[in-house]
Amino acid sequence: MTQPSNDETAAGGLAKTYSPAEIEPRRYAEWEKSGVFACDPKSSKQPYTIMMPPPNVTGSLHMGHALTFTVQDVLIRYWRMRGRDALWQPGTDHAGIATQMVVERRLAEQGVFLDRGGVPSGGNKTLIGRAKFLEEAWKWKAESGGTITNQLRRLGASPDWARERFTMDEGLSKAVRKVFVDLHAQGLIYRDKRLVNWDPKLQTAVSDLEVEQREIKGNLWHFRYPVEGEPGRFIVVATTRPETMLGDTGVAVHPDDVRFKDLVGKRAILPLVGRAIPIVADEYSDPEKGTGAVKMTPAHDFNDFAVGKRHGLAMINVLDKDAHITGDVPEKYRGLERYAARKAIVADMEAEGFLDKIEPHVHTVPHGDRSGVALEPWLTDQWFCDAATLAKPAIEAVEQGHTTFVPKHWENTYYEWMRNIQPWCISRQLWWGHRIPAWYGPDGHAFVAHDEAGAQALAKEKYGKDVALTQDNDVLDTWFSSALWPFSTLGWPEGTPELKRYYPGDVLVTGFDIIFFWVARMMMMGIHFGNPGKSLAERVPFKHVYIHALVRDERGQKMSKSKGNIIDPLDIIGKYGTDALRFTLCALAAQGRDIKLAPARVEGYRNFITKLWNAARYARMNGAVPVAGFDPAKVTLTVDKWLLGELAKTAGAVTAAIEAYKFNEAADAIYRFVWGTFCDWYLEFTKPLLQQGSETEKAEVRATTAYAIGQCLKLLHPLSPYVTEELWDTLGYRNGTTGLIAESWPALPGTLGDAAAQEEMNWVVDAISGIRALRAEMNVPQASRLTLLHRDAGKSARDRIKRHEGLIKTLARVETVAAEQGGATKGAATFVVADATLVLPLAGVIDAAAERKRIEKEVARLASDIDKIGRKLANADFVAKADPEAVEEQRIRLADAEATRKRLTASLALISEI
RNA sequence: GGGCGCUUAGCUCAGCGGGAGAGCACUACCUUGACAUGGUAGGGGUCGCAGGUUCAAUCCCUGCAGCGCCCA
Repeated sequence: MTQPSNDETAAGGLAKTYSPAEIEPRRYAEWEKSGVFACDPKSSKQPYTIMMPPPNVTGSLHMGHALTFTVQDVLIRYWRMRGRDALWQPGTDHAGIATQMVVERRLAEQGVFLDRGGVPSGGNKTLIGRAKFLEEAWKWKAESGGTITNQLRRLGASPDWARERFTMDEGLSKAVRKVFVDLHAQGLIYRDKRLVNWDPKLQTAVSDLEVEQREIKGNLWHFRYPVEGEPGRFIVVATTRPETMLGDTGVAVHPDDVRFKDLVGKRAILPLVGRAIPIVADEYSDPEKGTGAVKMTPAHDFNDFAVGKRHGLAMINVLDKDAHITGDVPEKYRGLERYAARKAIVADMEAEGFLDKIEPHVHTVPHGDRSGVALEPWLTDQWFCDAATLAKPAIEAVEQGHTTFVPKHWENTYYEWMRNIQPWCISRQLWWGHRIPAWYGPDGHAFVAHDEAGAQALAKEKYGKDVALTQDNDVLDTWFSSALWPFSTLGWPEGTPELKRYYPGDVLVTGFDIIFFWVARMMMMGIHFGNPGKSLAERVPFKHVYIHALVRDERGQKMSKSKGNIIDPLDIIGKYGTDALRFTLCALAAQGRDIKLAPARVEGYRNFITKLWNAARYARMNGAVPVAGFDPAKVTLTVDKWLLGELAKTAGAVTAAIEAYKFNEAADAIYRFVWGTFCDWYLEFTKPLLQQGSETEKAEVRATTAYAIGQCLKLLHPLSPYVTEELWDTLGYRNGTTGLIAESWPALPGTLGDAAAQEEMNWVVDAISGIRALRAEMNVPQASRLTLLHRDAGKSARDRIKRHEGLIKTLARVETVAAEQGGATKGAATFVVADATLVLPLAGVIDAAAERKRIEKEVARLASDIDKIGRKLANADFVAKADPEAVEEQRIRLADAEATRKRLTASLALISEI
C-alpha cells in the first residue's frame, strides 16, 4: 500500500516543498504585467529613486551583478512598500572597448577585419569600414542585448522596465553631445597633444584608470654614453627599456650628486644614433637607483616628459601605433617590433662596447586592463576633460555631507582620487561609441557643435564661405556617457517632469572598484549639469552611495574564468531558487567585508525558505486563515501576547536594518524569528490549544498564527520576493489585484511587547528545554512518558506550571505533573528554573555517580560566576563609577546564580539517597 | 613607500566596553499528522601577540606580526 507522500489535499493545495522553478516565472510575469514596477510622475507620494548602474549590454549576469541588483531590489521593494513612489531606472551600457572587442573577434572568426590596421597577413580576408562595422555591432547588440535584462528578471528585479534606456539611445546621445559642446564652450574640454596611455593592441588611448600595473621580471641595462669632447669619458645610465634610447634627448642626474656635478651642462653623444644630448640636473633622478644617471625619453615616458618640459628637452617619437620603431632613427631599426628592437639595440650596444652591465630587475609595467598588453606612453592629439575643475564641487559636496558614503571610510578613497585627479583623456580610437561632435576645417581647425550643420555655420563664420568639413574619427570614453546617466535617463536636457521629480536620486549602489570610474564622474557631471541654479545639495546626483562587497569564492579568491572558480548565479537559481540566492547574498552582505560565497550557504538558506513554506502549509491545514480586522493589541492568551511582542521587535529590527543598509542584520532578524521563535516554539506551543482548547482559544490562535505569517511574508518580501508573493496569494492574504509587492510595510505598535508574557514564556521554554536535556543525557527513550515533580516551588513557578501544564506535557513528553510529596524522591534527576527545582524520578535509569558529577559541574560553574560577580560588586570603584543599571544587573545575576546554586546544592545532598 | 581593511568554534562569519554567538560541518538519539531541505540534545573558542586607557577590554588607543585590497 502506498500513502501519498505529498498530500496536497490536506494542506489545502500546498505541496510539501516549495518549487521555485514553477512559481518564479509565473509570479514575475504577473508583476511585470500589473504595472507595479512603474513609477508615477503624477503621484503625490514622495519619490524614491535608484539609478541602476547599467550593465554591459552584451554582458551576462555574474555573481557581482546578483549581489548589487539584489541589494537595489531590496531597497526598491522596501521603499515601495513604505508608500514611496519608487523609480528604479534600468538600462544598459554600450561598453565601448569591451563590445568593440567582442564584435571584432566575432568578425575575425569569419575572416572579416576592420580597415584600421592590425590585419593579420595571409589567407582570405575582407576589410570593412566604419559604417559596415557599426551595422555589425548593432546587429550583435540586437542579438545579445536582451540577455542580461532577462537574467535580471530571473533575479526578481523590479525596475521600471518601460523606462529602460541604452547609453547610445537618441536621447542619451543628444545629452552626450550637449555636455561635450557646453564643456568645450566653457573651456573644460579641450584638444591637446600630450602623452597618453596607448594600447598598441586595441590601437586606442585609454584613461589612467584602465591601466593595470603589473610586476615584471626584467633587467636594468647599464649603457655607457660618451661625454662630448672628453674622449674616453662616459656617463653610465641605467634603463629598463633599451629600445627607447633611439628617442633619448637628454640625461638627468640629481643636482646634489657629486659624482656628476661637473657633467651638468655638458652633452653626451647618443650611441648608435650620434645625437648630442644635454646632461641636466633634476631632482627626479634618484642617486640611489641604478647608476644615478637616467636617460631621458620625453616622448615615451611620463616622468621623462615632465623632466623634458622643465629643461626644454626635445621630444622625439620613435614608435608607431603598433609599437614598431619609426621616425628619424637609423635605418636598420625602422619597422622593428618593440621587443625585437630591444634585442637588436642591446646586441649592438654590446658590440660597440657601450654595454656596461645587465642586472636582473623587477619593475612595474603598465598594461591595458582589457587587452593585457604592455601600454606605451605615446604622444598624440586627444580630447581632454578638465577633471580638476569639475572635481572641486564634487569634493565639497561630500565634505559638506550632501552625499554620504556607506560605509563611511570609502569617502577617503574618493577624496584621495578626486584631490589628485589628472586631466581625463576622453577620446578613444574606436568606432563603437558616441562619435565626438567636432568637425575639422581644411586647416585642421576644430568646430565643436551639436551636429554637422552647426559646425558648418561656425566654419562659415570663420572662413567666410562654406568649406568641406570632416568629423573627428574618435568616440568618447564609455564613462563619459555613463557619467550623465542619473539625469540623461530622465530626459535631460529637456526640463521633463521626471527630471524635476526624480533628480537627485536617493542612493547609488555599487562596488568599490567603481568609485573612481563612475561615482566620481557622476558626481562631477551631475553637479555641473543635473540641476542648474540650485544649491549643491540639490545638484548632487544621489544622497547616499552604498558601497557593497566583492563576491569571492569560498576560499576568498576573486572569481575568474582563468581560475575556473566562477559560481554562476543562474546555476544557483536553478538549483536552489532565486529567493534562496537573494537571501544568502543579503545574509552575507556585512558592511566592510567581502563575501565568500559557498553553495552550502545557499543550501542552508534554501532550507529556511522551505521551513517558512511548511509553516504556512501547517497553518493552512489548521484553518489559520487571515481574519479581517484582526487587532494584535487585543489578544488575550499569554502565548499570543508573547509571539506578537517578539514579532513587533523583529519588525523593528528588520526595518532599522534595511534603512541602515545592514542587510545581514535584516536577514538575521527575520530568520531568527521565523525559525527560532515562530516555528520552534509558537507553533509547538499552540498545537495542544488547537487540539484541546476552547473554541475561543482556537479562534484566537488561528487568527494570531495567520496574522504573524502575513507579517513575516511582508518583512521577508524585499529579500525573497517570490515565495512570499506565492504564499500571500495562495493563503488568502491578497485582497484586490495588486499582491504583496504593493502591500504596505508592517507598522506594529511598539506597545505589543508584554514583559510579563515574555518572562513567562521564556520560563516555559527553560523548563521544557531542561527536561529535554535531562532525558537526552539519561538516554530516556523518546516513547516513555515521565512524571515531573516540582520541589520548593514559589507561587510564580506554581502558577506557571499550572497554566502551561499541557504544553510541558506535550513538548517534554511528560505524563503527569505534581508537587513532590513526602520528602525527596529517590532516584531522581533535578534541575533548576526560576523559583523552582524540577525533579524527574528516573529510578532504575539514573546513574547516581553520573548525576552527582553533572550537578557538581554545574555548581562549580555557578560558584565561579558568583565569585566573579561578587568581586565585581565588592569593588567600591565599580559600584561608584559604573552605570547604576549595570550594577543592578550584576546584583540580579548574582542573586539568580546564588538561588540556583542553593537549590542544586540541596539536590546534591539528596543524591546519596538514590 | 602612502592609505584602507581583516585576524573570534574545524570552515564561513556576526557581535563590539559589563554574562563568548549564528550558519555549515561534527557526535548521539528520533520517520512524533507542517517540515528528514526536518526534530531533540551535545562536543568544540586563553576572541592574532604585546603594552596602554578604564572600576571593567574580544570590543577603545598604541606598537608588532600575518593576510588582503587600493594608490604611488
